[in-house]
Amino acid sequence: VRNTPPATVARLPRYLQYLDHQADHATVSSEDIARASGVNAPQVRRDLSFLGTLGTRGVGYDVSRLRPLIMRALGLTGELKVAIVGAGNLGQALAGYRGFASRGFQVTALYDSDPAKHGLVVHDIPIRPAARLAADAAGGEFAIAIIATPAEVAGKVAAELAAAGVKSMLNFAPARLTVPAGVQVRNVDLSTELQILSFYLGGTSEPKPAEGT
Amino acid sequence: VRNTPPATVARLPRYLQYLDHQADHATVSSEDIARASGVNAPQVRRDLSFLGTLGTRGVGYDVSRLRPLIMRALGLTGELKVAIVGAGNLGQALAGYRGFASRGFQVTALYDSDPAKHGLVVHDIPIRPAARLAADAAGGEFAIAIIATPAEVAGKVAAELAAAGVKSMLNFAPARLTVPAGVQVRNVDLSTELQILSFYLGGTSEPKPAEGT
DNA sequence: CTCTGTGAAACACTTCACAGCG
DNA sequence: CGCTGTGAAGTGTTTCACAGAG
Repeated sequence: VRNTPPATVARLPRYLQYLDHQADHATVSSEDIARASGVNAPQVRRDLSFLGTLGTRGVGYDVSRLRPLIMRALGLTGELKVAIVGAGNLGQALAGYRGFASRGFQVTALYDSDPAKHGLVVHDIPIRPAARLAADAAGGEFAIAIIATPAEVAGKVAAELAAAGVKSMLNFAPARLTVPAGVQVRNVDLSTELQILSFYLGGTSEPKPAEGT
Repeated sequence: VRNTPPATVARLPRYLQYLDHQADHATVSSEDIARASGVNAPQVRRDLSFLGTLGTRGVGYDVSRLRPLIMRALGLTGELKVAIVGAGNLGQALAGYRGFASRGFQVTALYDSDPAKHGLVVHDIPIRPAARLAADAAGGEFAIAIIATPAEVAGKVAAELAAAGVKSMLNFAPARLTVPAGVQVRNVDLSTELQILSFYLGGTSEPKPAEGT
């Protein structure tokens, strides 16, 4: 299950999201999943086949069986601890995002360099000094870091986190982070997204559907 | 230039971002762009070749020539007007994002259904009643909408915008929006991103680099 | 001699079509 | 009979290797 193609991995969360809205005892067809996820049915079947033989021919997939299987495939076993670096507008907005807990992510702390913010609690999450970042990371306080700092310091933060052993980062700063091999960085760049939209806005061609990835 | 592959379009903003940090009179090689953008040099050359013959063999690419060419290819001519729907934590954080103006995007308004917020000004951007959304959209007040509402109403908002003629949306709500053909929606879903990171966290394989897209 | 631009090969991903299980 | 699972075909994307311009 480790040789799952990246394109498939990127779609699994969408299938999971659909399954979350289905009753546990229900049975769903590849067509059902496909319609809800914006892909086509053969694609769904192919994707799921990478995880093994999960469905029943002539019937479909058991939600109660499929859901845990996808979760395990994604490594969503137990709570994953997440830290948010940067307690500005964006960092605080992310701290208030309700989708975390419901999907097994636990936000342990916000980090900020501004002493005036230290000790404050935002959406039940404490703001800590940025100086503690490396120590907390090395101590295993979190596995994933969300970078919501200004672009100027994002690279520095990423390097610090990587040195402290953090393997996964989600970067919101408009900057390319260069990290050692083995560290996963996913960039969410607003400007990039808007510029891509801009391209298809002017066009008369049939663009490919796209993803936040 | 209209048959530019989606994969190439998704990379052009990265090249542009690098060029923005270079002096206007400078010359850059495909290798320079590649290193800064996290791709390899032949890829950069292939991508740029879709826009025409832009470089000088043996020398490289003129920043002053390449930059406007990429911008034109992306449709970044003049100011693009953007509206943000939902003036909650996230909507207000997005309204304060400094990367907009510097890249030719102008945020015209925030829309919210809460009357208590109407008339307020956040980061110089006025908050308007959600009821005005369709009329403003149809009146051409903005070309792109950013959806930062709760998931429950995101679908409704998207349908309303699509009916009013909005062709491009960036969706931050954790929901699949189903829109008519011809409307571009890009989803930025935090849970999805974290779940993908989670997969690679557990893995021992060499994952493909990824993108906010 | 350097660095672009591009055929051609390799690879990855998607779609099709259907055999086969329940 | 319906829907899964999957070979095989088709399409899109990346990489290679090098001809050729400056």
